[in-house]
Amino acid sequence: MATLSDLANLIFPEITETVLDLEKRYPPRNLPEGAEVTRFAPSPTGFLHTGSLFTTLVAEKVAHQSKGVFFTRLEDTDTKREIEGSGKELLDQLAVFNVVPDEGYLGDHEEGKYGPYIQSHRADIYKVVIKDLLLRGRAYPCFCSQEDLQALRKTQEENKIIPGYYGEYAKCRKLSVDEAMALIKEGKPYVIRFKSMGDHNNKVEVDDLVRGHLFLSENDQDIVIYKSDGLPTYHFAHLVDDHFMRTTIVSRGEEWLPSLPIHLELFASMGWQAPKYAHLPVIMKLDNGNKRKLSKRKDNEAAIAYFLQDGYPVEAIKEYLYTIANSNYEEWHIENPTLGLDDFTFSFDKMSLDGALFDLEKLRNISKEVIGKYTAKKMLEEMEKYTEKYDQNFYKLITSNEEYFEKIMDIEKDKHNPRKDYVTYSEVFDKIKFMYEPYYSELMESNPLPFNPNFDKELIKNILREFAATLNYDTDESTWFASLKALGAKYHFAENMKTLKKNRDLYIGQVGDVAEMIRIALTSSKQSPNIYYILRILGKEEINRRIEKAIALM
RNA sequence: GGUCCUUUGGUGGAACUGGUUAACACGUCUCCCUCUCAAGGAGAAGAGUAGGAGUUCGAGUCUCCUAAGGAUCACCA
Repeated sequence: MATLSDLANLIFPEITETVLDLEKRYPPRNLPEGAEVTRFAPSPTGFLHTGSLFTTLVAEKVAHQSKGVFFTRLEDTDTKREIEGSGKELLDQLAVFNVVPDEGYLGDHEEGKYGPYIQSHRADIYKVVIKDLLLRGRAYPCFCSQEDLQALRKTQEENKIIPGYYGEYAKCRKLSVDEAMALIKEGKPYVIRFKSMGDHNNKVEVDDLVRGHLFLSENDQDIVIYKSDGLPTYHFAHLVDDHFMRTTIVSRGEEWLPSLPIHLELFASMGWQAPKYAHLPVIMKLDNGNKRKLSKRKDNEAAIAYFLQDGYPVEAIKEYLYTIANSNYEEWHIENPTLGLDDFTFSFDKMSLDGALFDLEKLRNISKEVIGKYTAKKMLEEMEKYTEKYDQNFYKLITSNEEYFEKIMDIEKDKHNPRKDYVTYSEVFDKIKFMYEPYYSELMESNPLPFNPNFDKELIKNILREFAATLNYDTDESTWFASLKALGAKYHFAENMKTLKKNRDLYIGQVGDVAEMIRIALTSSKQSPNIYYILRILGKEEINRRIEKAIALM
């Protein structure tokens, strides 16, 4: 009669290493007390999802604030869904967010002593553990076809019993070693299943870092751990990798919560201590009045690249994600305006339990604050980076005269409440293109100039001419503005609204009306930043040219 | 359908072991400042904590029931 050992050797004849060998090869990490080891373990099936960035930010933060290790691992065991090159792309995008792994899969190479960090390169490691399970009768080959399984499921559903491959329904579990070996020798395709000893009527108490004590039903499913293509399933890879990579905290989306009992039984079956788990809420969106998970297919905000393309600063996106990660972040940030994300201490128990709705308004607000704080020099750098990638025309404009662009960005930056004009980088061009030719001419010519019809055109022209003739902005702002008032006074404009209201019959308008005329001539619009600063940037010659143009167009 | 998770204004959410008018931020509205706009300042509206019952002098906080929303039930992760 054949033994389990015969079976194990038939399946994995080439595997001679033991679990103990692996333990020696991947010894416990030598880290200070309390240091946590976390990871980002994406599968290369597409772009960086907003939800993944969220969990990754948390994982990285937890590792680094505890002086631990944050590593990356590529979970490429699903060969069918794999998208060529997306592994590298994922890592590149992470780098955009300044999330730098200490070790692991880095896109084009790997670093660290706990590798390989690409699951498809770890086949032998998985086999060692499966062989061990086989030897101890905790795993067995299963020859059931897809059709067999479907039929099983169907009858189970019809009879209203829990569907799945478990207990008495686990047909291949009952095969003798001889029978199994005979089938393998025949060349019948098979997978390897874990033999569960659990009972779903029993509850296990588990501790989740964000959810606290949880009572879950024991796993009783004989899940597949080794697929017919020779690669492990997620569950099994998680067991092996996170054990040998010495992960201490697994943070992942809450969609994994239901499979936690599987993972716990897997760890127990090897006599290994399971890591701590943190099941994070998923980010939702409101769709026809219903909350639902952000969907890769339907929602463009699911792709983090979407926000980058729209020109939200990386810092703003991170900060927004932090506000949903930790409810006390915002308060902390208000109290510590000079400190950055790195100084904040994240804690799992300040995390809310249900999925936050993605709030674009909030992101916009944060983004406006973040951009508002940037210096003109920083804006120049950021805008060059952004436009080089997404707006070549504007990029050329900026780089053709960096000093000029920087001056525009510097408008009223030094005031105690600096301007907050821009929510995203993509808005900048539209707001300042009047400072550039040919856009200024285009703006002036494409629509009738919005001068106030209450004022006679000749009057406006006269004022503009005199303004140009007496132009002097080489003073401080208030002196300049006083001269504008004086100019207005000559044409019967009050020096402010109050004076006008008091003596309606003495005046035809007030200084604001004069300012509006100049503003329109210079920018084509009734709205723009402070005229004084625009004058100083444009310079005399250009101002004269613009005034001429406006007059000609009237 | 089974199982599990969750539930405080429009949104994110605070509220220590149950204790008086349920924070704060975003958004909305009003007013002020102002050469317009963006800001900034002041203020207002908006929930009685999913619903119900119970325990208690007292409940968002404890118990039970109901409801709703979500997640998950693959040789995908």
